[in-house]
Amino acid sequence: MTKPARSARNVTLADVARYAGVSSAVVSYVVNNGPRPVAPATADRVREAIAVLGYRPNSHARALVSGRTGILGLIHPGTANPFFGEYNDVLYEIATRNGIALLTANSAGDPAAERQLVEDLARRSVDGILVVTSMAPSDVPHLRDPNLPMLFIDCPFPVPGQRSIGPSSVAGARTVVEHLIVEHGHRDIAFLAGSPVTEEREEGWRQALRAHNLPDGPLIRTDYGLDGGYQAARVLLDRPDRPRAAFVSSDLQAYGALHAFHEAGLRIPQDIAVVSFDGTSESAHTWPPLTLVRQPVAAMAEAAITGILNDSPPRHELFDMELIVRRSCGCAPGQTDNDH
Amino acid sequence: MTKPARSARNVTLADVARYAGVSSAVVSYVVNNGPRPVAPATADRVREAIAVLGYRPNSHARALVSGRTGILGLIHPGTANPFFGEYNDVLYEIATRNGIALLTANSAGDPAAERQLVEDLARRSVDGILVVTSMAPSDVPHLRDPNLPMLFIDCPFPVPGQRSIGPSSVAGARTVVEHLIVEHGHRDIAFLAGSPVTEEREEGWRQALRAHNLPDGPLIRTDYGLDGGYQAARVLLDRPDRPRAAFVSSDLQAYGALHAFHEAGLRIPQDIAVVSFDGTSESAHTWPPLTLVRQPVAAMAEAAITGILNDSPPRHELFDMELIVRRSCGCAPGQTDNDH
DNA sequence: GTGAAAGCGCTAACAC
DNA sequence: GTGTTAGCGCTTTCAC
Repeated sequence: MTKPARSARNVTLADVARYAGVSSAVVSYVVNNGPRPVAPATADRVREAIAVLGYRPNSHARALVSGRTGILGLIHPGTANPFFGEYNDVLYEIATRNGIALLTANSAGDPAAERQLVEDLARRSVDGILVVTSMAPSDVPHLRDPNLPMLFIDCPFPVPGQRSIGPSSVAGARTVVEHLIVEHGHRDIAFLAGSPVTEEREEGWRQALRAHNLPDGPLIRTDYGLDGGYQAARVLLDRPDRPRAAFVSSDLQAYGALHAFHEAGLRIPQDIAVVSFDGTSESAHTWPPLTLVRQPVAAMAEAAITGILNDSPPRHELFDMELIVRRSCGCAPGQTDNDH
Repeated sequence: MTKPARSARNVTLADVARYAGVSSAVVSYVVNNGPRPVAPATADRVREAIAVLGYRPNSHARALVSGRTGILGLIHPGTANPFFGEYNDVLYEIATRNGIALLTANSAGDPAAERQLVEDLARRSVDGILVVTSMAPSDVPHLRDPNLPMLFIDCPFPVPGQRSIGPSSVAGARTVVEHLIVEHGHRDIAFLAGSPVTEEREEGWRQALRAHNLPDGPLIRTDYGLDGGYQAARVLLDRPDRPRAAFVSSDLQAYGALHAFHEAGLRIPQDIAVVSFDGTSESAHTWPPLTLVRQPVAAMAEAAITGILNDSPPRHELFDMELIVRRSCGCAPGQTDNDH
């Protein structure tokens, strides 16, 4: 790109106006369907000129004068995690359907990078920013940019003065742990926690145990990813009091944990039952397929895009999670209504 | 976004100039480090004014006059496929490091959508477009946009008159199939093919078999995804001549196939060996971990970004794939130097 | 219903 | 080394 992106001078609105024998204002009215009316015959002439000349509006000129760009920023920890990969796709689909584009930035889960990226996106004059924050709840409020709408997505906690959307993690975690207790009679259930921020999932696990008068099971804390799950499971395996069931704080960790359990020669769910949290599509094809609570990604994404577009007031909106029963908890095949 | 993104009128370059007591040109020179020199003392005054006023350049005004935006378009089939999820992350990281942003668009593997997205991105005046095409080789050349640089990534075939980058799929596929033949003595190896476009992988499989005077094994064609792999494996299981080894054309399909094999009670690799193509990180944590050929994603991404930025000449550049030996082929644990 | 014209904020000649 | 200024392509107010 040594030279301007488009070398041969481009067709401008003025060219179209000249060709159609009208003023540039009229061309603008036609292109934007307003704000003033145009006689049908004139409009047709303009449209023909546009087609003949191959005119394409320059989005930067438009943004410069209108102050809006039709682009939203999106900050997330990366699509290597299939959960965000799928979330990302849904967000793109909904955004595209609304005629807006997404400028994505990857924080890799680093709070400092996240702060920097907000700055970068602001500099690129996006209309607003959607962020999957990796910050601790107490730091998040400081992230705001003066007069740039922000909305926190996949955020389990409220952010003072800001809008946020997330799954009801406490209830979700509690639901899947209670499934283990009520349906399968487990009394000793470990929690393989991911960092950062899975407080809500931990809280749900605790609530389930307490509601049934069970003692807290072992809690192993590692990171969110595949290797984190693998390591956590190894730690669990080394303990003398190895429980017969484990709640893992993300699908990705669960994949790692399944690997470790298989490698150790354990049968799942007979020797150890495993349930998780997220609901990525791979979870239906692990061995055994994972029982879990699913985040309602489509609904959350829809709410995020419309929320930021409409400048909705600050509030924390929670979406119910769905229990998906498959084999890893001990349920038999066929017992489940839907496993894909 | 009822109103302009930034309500309170923004600090402009002119404001900075006024505050610093210099002309707007000087401010521009300072901000851009050129193209004309500025006296150090003056530059300091300007920088201070920028800091005090909180000035941020308007990227659209800049793009309007300079003709460049610092944004590249990226079209791919979606990050729900972890392979593209990981590829996407790498691309973003390299782009960010080069100070450029990526406007991503999701084709969902649909050629018609792909064509539309090129149009959309062009309208948004990106500086160039990176595309993971889902089109048949014969259609791809028609995708080009007048005076908008394009570069095809993860593209196994050459595109006349365009630049393209891809893995050497034929050699890669051949390598992993030959591993099955040479190291494990398999003589009957199925190919679970994904559509669209896995001709090169199929060709590699054929070459390996022929090089060792083996007959073609069964070929089952489904789609690229998890369910495709699952279905393909079920089809294979129903055949009387079920082979003892299978080469699967993508990791994602391999996950689905593993599921089907486990569900049928087969032991892997004893009853059926499985190898695949891609090398996503999950593949190290399936059960058993997958032997496969890995696409050199980082190198390809680097070449893509620098290639499109430097307006390199049309050519098809292939990158060697790497054989990763794990357990699913029949190799014993510990026999491999690295399995993560 | 249409046209003229004033900017939006910035870059880069060009003059001094 | 610094200032003046002419646009970049578009939207929109204001006349007519």
